[in-house]
Amino acid sequence: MDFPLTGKFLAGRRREVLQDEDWHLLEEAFDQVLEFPDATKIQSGAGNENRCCLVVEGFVFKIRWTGQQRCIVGVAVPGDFIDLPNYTLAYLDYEVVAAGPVKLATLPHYEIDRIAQTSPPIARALWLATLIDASIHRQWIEILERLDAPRRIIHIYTELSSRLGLDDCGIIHCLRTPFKQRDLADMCGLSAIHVNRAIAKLRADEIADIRRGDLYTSDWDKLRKFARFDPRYLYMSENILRDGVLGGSQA
Amino acid sequence: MDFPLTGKFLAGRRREVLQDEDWHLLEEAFDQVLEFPDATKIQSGAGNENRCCLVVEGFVFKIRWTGQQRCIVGVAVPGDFIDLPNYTLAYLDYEVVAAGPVKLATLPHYEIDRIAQTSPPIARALWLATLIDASIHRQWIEILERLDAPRRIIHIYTELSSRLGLDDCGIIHCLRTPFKQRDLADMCGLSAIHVNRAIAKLRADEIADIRRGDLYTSDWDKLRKFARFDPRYLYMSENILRDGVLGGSQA
DNA sequence: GTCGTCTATAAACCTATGTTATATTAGCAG
DNA sequence: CTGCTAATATAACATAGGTTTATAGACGAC
Repeated sequence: MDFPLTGKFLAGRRREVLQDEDWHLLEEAFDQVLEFPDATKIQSGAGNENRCCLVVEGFVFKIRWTGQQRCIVGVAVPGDFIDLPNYTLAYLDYEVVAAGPVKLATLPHYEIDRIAQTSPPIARALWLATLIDASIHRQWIEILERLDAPRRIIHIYTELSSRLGLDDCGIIHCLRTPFKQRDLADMCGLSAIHVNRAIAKLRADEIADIRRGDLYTSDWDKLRKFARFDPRYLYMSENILRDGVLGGSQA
Repeated sequence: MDFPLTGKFLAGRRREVLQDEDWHLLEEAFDQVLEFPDATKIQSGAGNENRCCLVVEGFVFKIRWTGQQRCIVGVAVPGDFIDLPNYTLAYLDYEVVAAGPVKLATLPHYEIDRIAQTSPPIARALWLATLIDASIHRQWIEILERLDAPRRIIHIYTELSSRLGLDDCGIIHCLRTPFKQRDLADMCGLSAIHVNRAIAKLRADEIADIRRGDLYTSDWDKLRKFARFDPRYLYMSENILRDGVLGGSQA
């Protein structure tokens, strides 16, 4: 493909989980790039797709419905697969919707079959992606169980800052997202109006200023502490893998 | 091993995901059975284990801590692996604690290496287990975001009834669990006292009678409707897999 | 049996969040 | 610029759930 995919998979970090030839194999398997405007429904849950999608630019929501109520059960960022369950399973338990304009790269299921059989490390890397998704889900469960509204909102942003790989690049004062207050509400299990109240409080207390989805702050460490954000669950560090797992020691 | 493991993996259902010889291979790899009394800490999150555990009897909690507060982010039942992330990753993002007395079967990581390399269907089945865990997590996120206290509690029980494979066996009037009200609170993101209030309301409204963790009802369908339980996210049906995935068509 | 401890129940009160209603602002088409 | 629409903001009120405190049952140790 004619876009820089390598290093994108698994959120742009953790390059060490695959060796160069495997990265190349994976990269070559993508054969399509799609762009969608805001709010497009990308996958409906029917499970009738025969391709998997990776986010290249932008954000997508994983959505479930409780009656009329929309629940956002996850957010995917560049480097994340959005529909891996669809590769193995006959049904996808969520819908995928573009959060703002988004660019995806896709590859056919039979190509995944092929490269996963050719390279066990790639098969493991796909499993790894699912393991990390599950860990992020567990963190969301935790914050929904135990944090109040302002902390939940800030936690979303601190998590995204890390997943987007922005933590290391000096102090980023602004994190831009396409999220509406309604979206934050559906992520945090709150009403849109209460999100507005919570944002007003965060502003009044000079913790953070969230305007049209963009978060402005002078002190990310303070934010992380406020929201009790501990990045270990993201497995972003260099040594997330057990010795000998993946990357060559298999043979 | 001298216990009936076959059919336990993946919650006793979905036997069709593996062929007999693969089941046998998997079964033979377990070489240890452990029993723990209530509330034993089985894994601490340090990631220094070199074995994986499968629940054979009883329940275990997956636990995280927000400061002093205990969060239960998942429950494992017979047939579930409880620490698969530990096989690939150098760190486990949750603790594992026995919920009531529990019996586990374990196998060494190097045995997983061996059988996963011998049999690609087994490697896929392990991935499948992680995919289903993630789907269950998404459901918990949904119920925490959008259901009130009584419905969250009932949802826990309806989910367990399905995962334990009790739905088909005629009308089961009682579902026994070792859960304290404190445990239900930590699963549902509530205070123990409010769980008590919600249980009292469920009793008064004649929806269900929960006593010492055991749920009594005359109408499971009513419960499922009440808690908006839709079992599809559990992937329990016969045809959860895409055509040709696993089970032999690979070669 | 008695004691002690953990669990469940209950009431009073307080706070966070939901709901309804009504501005106000930002973005955009023409 | 005007006017339309969606998003954001603010207030008043209602309610689910948290907190504190007290009491009553279970159950095990002895």
